[in-house]
Amino acid sequence: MLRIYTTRPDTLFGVTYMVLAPEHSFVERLTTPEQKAAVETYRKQAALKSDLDRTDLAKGKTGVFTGSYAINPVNGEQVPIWIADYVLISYGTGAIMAVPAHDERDWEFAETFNIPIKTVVAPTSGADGVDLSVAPTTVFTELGVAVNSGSYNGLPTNDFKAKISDDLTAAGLGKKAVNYRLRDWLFSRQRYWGEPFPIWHELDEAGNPTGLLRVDDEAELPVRLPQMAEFKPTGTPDPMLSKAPTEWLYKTAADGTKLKRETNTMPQWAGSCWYYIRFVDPKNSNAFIDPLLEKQWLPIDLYVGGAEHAVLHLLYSRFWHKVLFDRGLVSSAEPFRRLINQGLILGEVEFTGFKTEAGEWVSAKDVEEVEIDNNTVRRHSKTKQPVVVVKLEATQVVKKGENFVVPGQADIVVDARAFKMSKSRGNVVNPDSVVQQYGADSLRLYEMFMGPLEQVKPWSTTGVEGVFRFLCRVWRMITDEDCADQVRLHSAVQDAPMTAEQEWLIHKTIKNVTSDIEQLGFNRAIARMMEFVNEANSMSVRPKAMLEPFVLLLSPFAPHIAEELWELLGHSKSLAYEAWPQHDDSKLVESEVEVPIQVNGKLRATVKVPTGSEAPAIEAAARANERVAEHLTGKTVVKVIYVPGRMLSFVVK
RNA sequence: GGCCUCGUGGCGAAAUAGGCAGACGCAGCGGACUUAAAAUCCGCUGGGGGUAAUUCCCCGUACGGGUUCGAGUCCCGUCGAGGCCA
Repeated sequence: MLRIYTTRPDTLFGVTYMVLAPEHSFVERLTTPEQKAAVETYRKQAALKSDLDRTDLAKGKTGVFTGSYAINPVNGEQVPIWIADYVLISYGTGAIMAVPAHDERDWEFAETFNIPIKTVVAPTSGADGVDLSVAPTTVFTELGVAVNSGSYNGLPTNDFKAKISDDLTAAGLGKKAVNYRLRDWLFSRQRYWGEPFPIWHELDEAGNPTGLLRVDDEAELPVRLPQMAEFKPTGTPDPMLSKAPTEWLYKTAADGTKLKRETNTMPQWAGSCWYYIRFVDPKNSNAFIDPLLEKQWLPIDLYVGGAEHAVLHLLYSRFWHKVLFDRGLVSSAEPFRRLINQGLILGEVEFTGFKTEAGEWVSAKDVEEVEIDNNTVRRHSKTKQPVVVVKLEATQVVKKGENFVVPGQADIVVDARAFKMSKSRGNVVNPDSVVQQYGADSLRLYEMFMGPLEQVKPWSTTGVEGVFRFLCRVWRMITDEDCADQVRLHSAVQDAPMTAEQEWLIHKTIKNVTSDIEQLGFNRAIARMMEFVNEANSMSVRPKAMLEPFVLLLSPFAPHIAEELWELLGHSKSLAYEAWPQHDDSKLVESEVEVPIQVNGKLRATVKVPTGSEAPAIEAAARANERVAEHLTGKTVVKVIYVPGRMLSFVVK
């Protein structure tokens, strides 16, 4: 009996052959003497391919007939048994029933080897019109209605699945099962750079693995990578470590058994997926983490990572952490409280126009990209004439409606977009050169100022200049730039007490920057600091009491310049030890507030009223306003809506 | 194909819980300083219209509907872009 796993039991009547993975244990038993040579050759070839080669990349289908036949339990039909490498031993049972009419891979295989194709599912719309006497001309993988399936004819696919599952269970021929597959199919890699597994394979007299495994003693851990001179791929699926020096690769156990090391290595996630635990207590040689420190610092509050990266890293981190939690070694089931996928930073925006070879403009809307002989070719979608790419500067294009166009030719659309940075495109911005030209503070500040953390955004070097100029203004706000060789405080910076406006400004800034940081709105926090500096720079007296909290606010964004300024303001210790500034709500109270006045939802005026005014007083002030009165004359006020501190609205008819 | 995210000025963006759309920065224009340029400083800068002038009027957040006194924000649909997965 051959066991198979299928998600389409409704197609059992359409089985015209079976396939075993070349490694399947039944292959030897099922191969007839005439087919033995062909089968063995094929198994050797298949062994040289990786799982990936055998599935995703496989263009043509290969296989060999074993010479044996199987009996289909639903209808007693005999079908040939083949071996083929498109069936993987690692998935399901390593054997499949093949239904070429309703599975693409089976279809390709059957076409290649002239195996019959039998329709058993018809599209719902054309169930009556299917001619079952001729072979179908295309594969049909959708759901439909059963045909050619004995007593099940006419059943919709899903009903059929349920019914035949029950029937097979009752007859003892099968059972319903849900199979789960880990997205990352193997916890091993064939690369050199990775942690070796502390695993040994037992060998028999002839040097072949017996299938039994042993593990390294704890005293022998960690297993270190061997020194190797040659790092070229082996040319077979065998990992690089299979060519390691024999003294590393083999040993004889105390009981005389010959052992060979596992030669796969762990994926990079294996090591990095628990570093956050070790970081808490990196020098501990007794335990991987002190339980008290673990409770104090973990779990991690915020995990920031790119979406692709985070898929596997999170998978393993959470898996590892769960294992440690189940064994009582950490106190939280999950390692991270919150996940943020930061947005990709793209290259600068590029404008691309297209011209015919004769030099005439072609609109980007009329350009299509096609693959010819593995080359990407751009051509006119109607005339099929090839077009050439013309790189344009921002000054060479104009905005027209939704598109950018060539000046004076409104119908010639120019492609405008930013691309993922890549060496081949040549749009890579090297952070080192940005640091060299503008400084690390500017780079850091710009990246935070670009926009929301999670959003994709294009790089702009002029934008870096903008934040660089801001830092220059901060510098000149506090230092006297006239004596360049000896930096000292600006004469406007004094030990004077703050005015009420200055107190209002700094407390407002502290409040806004703090809440923006808490919401990870770094771009907004920086905008608030820019507003502060724009104000402060026009003051002839700038009290230290106003500047010091500002420098502390700036420090997480531009730590280097902030430390310098902190020292200039008369401090000998790093600002890293200072407490975060606190705002005082009492300094933010104003004597008058402006209240917007709406009529039927449209803003018509703003009125100034004393702080704390109640609705009737504000309504009276609003009615007294000339413009509001204008919009109320001749109308009936149906309702007055007052949102405290927000606005007052008249609903009129 | 499935799931998810996002469409706001010339550009990056802001708008707390449905309540003044465009803060802040870039680019651009005008001016001051300068023999000149750079740097810096000041002013203007969504579109259209009006006024001697203003705190004036109309339109405007991809498109089409809806809910609401009021919608960039909520609901339904369409189109477009991007990401992840297959």
